[in-house]
Amino acid sequence: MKIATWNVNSVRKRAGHLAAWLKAAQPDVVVLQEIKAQEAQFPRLEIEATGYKAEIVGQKGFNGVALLARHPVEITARALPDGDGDEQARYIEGRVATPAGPLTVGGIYLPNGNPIGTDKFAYKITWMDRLIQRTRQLLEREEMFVLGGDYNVCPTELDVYNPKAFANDALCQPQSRAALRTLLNLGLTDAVRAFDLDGACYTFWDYQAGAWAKNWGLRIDHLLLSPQAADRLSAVGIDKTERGRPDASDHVPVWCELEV
DNA sequence: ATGGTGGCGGTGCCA
Repeated sequence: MKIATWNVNSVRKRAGHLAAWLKAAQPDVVVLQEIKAQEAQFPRLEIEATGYKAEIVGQKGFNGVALLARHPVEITARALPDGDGDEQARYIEGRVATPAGPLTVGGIYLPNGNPIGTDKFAYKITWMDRLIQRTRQLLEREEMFVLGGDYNVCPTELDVYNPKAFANDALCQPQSRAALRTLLNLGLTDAVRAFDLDGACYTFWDYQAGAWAKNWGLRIDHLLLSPQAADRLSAVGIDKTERGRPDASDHVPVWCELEV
C-alpha cells in the first residue's frame, strides 16, 4: 500500500499536475490539502479518469481537503471531534481494507497560526489538541493508521533552512513543536525520519524570493504512522521534482509504502 | 528593499 499526502494549493489550478502525478506515482490512497474548492468545484472527471475515487471536504476559497483512493473507502470522519462551530475544512478520514487488516488514513490541513500572539495561533493549538484527541481514539483500536498532511509545524531546527529567520514564526514555536511531540509521543512514527535521521528533507519552498532555486525549504508535510503501520513501513519518498515544474504547488508529495 | 509570489474572487485575505 502506497499512501501519499500533497498540499496542491488549489486543485483546480493543479488538476493537470495531479492527474499526471497519480498516473506516474500510482499511490493507493492520497490525501490532498488546500484544494481551495467546494465539492461541486472539484475537477472530478479529470481526476477520477485516472482511476481514483475522490472524497471531498470542501470550502469556498480557502482550505479544503480530499481523500483519493483506487480501492473502496469508508469515510469515517469529515472533521475532528469537539469542533464547536468550527466551519473550516481541514480534516478527512477514511478506512480501506488490506490483506493485513483495515487501514485508516487521515488527511490533515493543520492551521498555519501566523502571526503568533493572535487568535489564529490559539486556533492552531486548539486544533492540535483536537487532533491529539482523535489520535488517542484511533490508537485504542490497535490497527494500522496513517495521518498524513500539511502539519504546518517544523518538528526541529533541522527542518528549517534558516532557523533564526523563523524564530518568531508559528511553524517553529516551542508551543507548536511541543504539541507535535505530544502527538508523536503517543506512539506515532514520523515516516520520513524513520528512513533519514539527519537530512534536510524539505517538502515546501515558498513562491517568494526564489526560495526553490536557493533551496530555502521547510519540512512541514508529514506522514505519522501508528505502531501497527510502522511495523510494515518499507519505503518513503519526497517527490521533489514536482516543485520544479511550471505552475507548481509550493508543496511536493510525500509518500510511504506499507508491506501488507 | 516596509518588498517579494501565488490563489481566490472580484476586495483584501490568506499563506
